[in-house]
Amino acid sequence: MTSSGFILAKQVKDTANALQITLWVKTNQGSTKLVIDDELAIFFIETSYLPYALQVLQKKRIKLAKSSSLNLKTFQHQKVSALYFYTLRDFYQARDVLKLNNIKCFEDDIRPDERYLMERFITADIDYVGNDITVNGSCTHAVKKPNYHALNTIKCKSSKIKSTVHLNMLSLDIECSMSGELYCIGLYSHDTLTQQKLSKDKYQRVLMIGTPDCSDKIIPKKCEHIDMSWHKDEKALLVAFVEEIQMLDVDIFIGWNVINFDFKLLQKRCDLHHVKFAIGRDGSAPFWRSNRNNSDQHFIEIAGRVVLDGIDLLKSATYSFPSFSLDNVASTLLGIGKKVDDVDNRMDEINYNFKHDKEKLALYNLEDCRLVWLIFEKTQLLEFATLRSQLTGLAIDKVGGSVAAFTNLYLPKLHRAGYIAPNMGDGESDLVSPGGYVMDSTPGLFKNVLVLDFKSLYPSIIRSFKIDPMGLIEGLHIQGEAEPHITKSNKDVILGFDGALFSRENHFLPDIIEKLWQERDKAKAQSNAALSQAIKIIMNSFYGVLGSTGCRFFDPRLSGSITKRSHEILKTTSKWIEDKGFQVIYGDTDSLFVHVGEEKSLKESKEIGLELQNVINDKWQMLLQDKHQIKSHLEIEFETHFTQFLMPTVRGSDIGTKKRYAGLVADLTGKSTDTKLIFKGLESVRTDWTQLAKDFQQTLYLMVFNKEPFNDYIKETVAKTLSGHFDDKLIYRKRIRRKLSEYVKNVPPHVKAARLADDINAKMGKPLRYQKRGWISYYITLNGPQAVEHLNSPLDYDFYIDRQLSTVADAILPFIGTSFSQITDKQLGLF
DNA sequence: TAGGTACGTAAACCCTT
DNA sequence: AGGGTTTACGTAC
Repeated sequence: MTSSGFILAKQVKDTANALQITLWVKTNQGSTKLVIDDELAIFFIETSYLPYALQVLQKKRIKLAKSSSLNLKTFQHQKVSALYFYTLRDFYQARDVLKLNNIKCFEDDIRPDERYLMERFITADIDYVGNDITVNGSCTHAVKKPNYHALNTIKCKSSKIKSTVHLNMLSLDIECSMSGELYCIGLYSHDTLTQQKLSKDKYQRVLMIGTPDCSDKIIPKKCEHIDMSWHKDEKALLVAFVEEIQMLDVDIFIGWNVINFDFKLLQKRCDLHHVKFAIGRDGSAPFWRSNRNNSDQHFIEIAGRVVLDGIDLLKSATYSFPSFSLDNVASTLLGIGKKVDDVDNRMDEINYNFKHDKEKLALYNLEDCRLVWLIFEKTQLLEFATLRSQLTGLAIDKVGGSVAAFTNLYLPKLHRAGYIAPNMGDGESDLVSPGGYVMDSTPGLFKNVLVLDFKSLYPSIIRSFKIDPMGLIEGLHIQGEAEPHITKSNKDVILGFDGALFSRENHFLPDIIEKLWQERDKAKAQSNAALSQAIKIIMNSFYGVLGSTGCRFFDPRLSGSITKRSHEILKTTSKWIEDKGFQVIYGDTDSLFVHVGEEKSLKESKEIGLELQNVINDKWQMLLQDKHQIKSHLEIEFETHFTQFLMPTVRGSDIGTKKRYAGLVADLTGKSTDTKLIFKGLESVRTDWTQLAKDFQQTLYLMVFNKEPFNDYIKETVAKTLSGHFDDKLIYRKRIRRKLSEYVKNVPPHVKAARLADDINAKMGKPLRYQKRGWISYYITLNGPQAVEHLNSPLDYDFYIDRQLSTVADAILPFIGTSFSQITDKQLGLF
């Protein structure tokens, strides 16, 4: 009988003399381990090299399972043969030896487990049958009773329906001393993790070192609802933790930097105490994989379970925060009050509580677990990760992976069309493809500026113009066979740029995008934000990978045929709008800013916007049909109406800026007369400007937009700044992107502050805080930049007035015939 | 455990004087 | 001291 499930993890390893692929699958019946034996590892070489290659392998005594010449060819139209191996070891050895002998191997970087699923079009949803081999003996002593099924002799295929299997999450957080001695481990979940019926609806538990009566004072009853378990020392704590996890049906651990902090530390402490960190479903300890580029960063594999880090996942889902500290993200997303962000104090408090108030420490510990849980719920992170996995075949815990996603979807289709994939670097050339087109802007203070946006422009170009790696090869081939000296007979091909020709019929990417597009429309209709977002990211990444030398399908003719077409589209559309008598004041990549006239009403503006939208879409339909005989999937949308709009000049010039503007946005639905103040690129949205400048900019611009008097506000702000009233808003915060010692060529202010601060830290015997990248908050004082925690000089108020207030004000005031110095009557910078 | 380019600004740096 | 150039950061899309 066929079962269905969701693939949590995949793995391949050598057994004695064969490959073994393991899939951990979560089903409605629980966790299942699928064991696939006797698969072969495979790569390709050009058939003309086959005899030589066989000779080389034989000489080196590398065992070949078989070889076969195939009905497949390279992008250069050379026939290829496949070489099969029994083990990964042979596979890698053969690859290296052949390369040494200048025999090019193809697709030799595809792991057998990936290929196995890929060629069956299995992403994450799988249907399978197999023999149940679940036996108690197959489990180690740590597992009393197997909590999973094991199957072998697997037959499987892609599941037609998206799995709705529930994945159980457990939020985990540890507290420890500065030197890494564990204090406690917090666990939190809303899922049903045990067979026993829980009395409460939540599982929340803190494993703590010590005894409840060690406290100096009478224990308050405040944490009765927390399930505390007490352990005599670190070793006992770890043993209890492992036992606890074995009791729980956990699919996914979640946390905050949880792999490279919490799990790494737990592993280290287990090693120290010779405790087996047996948290796998089969009682195995995690397998750690190191990052080739970054020795500090590691990846963890736990049998039958997965670890998802909240920070990584938010970043994948394109969330962006000035700081990804749990406090900051929780307060931004959940509106939960911030705790003090003083590293020294926080550590002191944890140390103190561990000695004197363990219940309080437990509460803190559990609160962090809860925050992570709530962030995952609020942002639908698990749904996002699950869907990405279902759409692309990427492991649910994979970070990044745009190239891998593309490969997963594209490679099997390519094979069925008779091609094997090119190698990385094959598409490289001297050609460079540009990015988006950014128009010169017209500076000024405007009323009624409409923004028209092409929706998913790059994907829509791929769809319309059939941009596709194989389509390019076929297109060039068709043209070559026809009449090499007569180009541009575009009966069978669509013209790209830089000599690119695309097959009208043979391609995959346009269809992959079309399918995703439909899925996204469905998701939007169902208001499924996580799904819609996941799809948008995947669609947009396709252009990116085609323009990335890290992708085997890289070819500047592909990316250039997308971006150069987008230039043409934006310029042509702009001209059409100007022909209708409207001024286009700016445009960036896929947007156009249209000034429709100072005296237009909301209704009139909206009508113009919709009219333009419809006319432009129709015109593109006609033009693409006419010129290229293709159907246009381009879609421009009237998206925003700025009732007031500022396009500033480049500082100290008359030229309009790019990527910096502000305005008041009207509610397009007409349900409300409220307007929203928007800033793009300007100081208000930059994390490296002071709160003073941001507040000042928001208030002042609003006053100007609303035609309110502002002289007094400006004067008052200056006065209050000078009087010290705004001292807490004068902090600069900036990232230290490199190691502190690597700033050699010049030393920016934030690095000066950081070096000074760590010098002081060193003298005081405190740990250094800024050596290895990070963030710094600092003031500008009369003695230069100083970190907030070591401030010992008076603040340089003139500096703040000149560099923060005056700069912000003078971006807008000249447009209404005044200036900061005129109003404040201060001649700054002339002392 | 490989998506991209375009752009503005501040301040340091470097060279000439 | 002054002006041009480079470096560093953060952002738009």
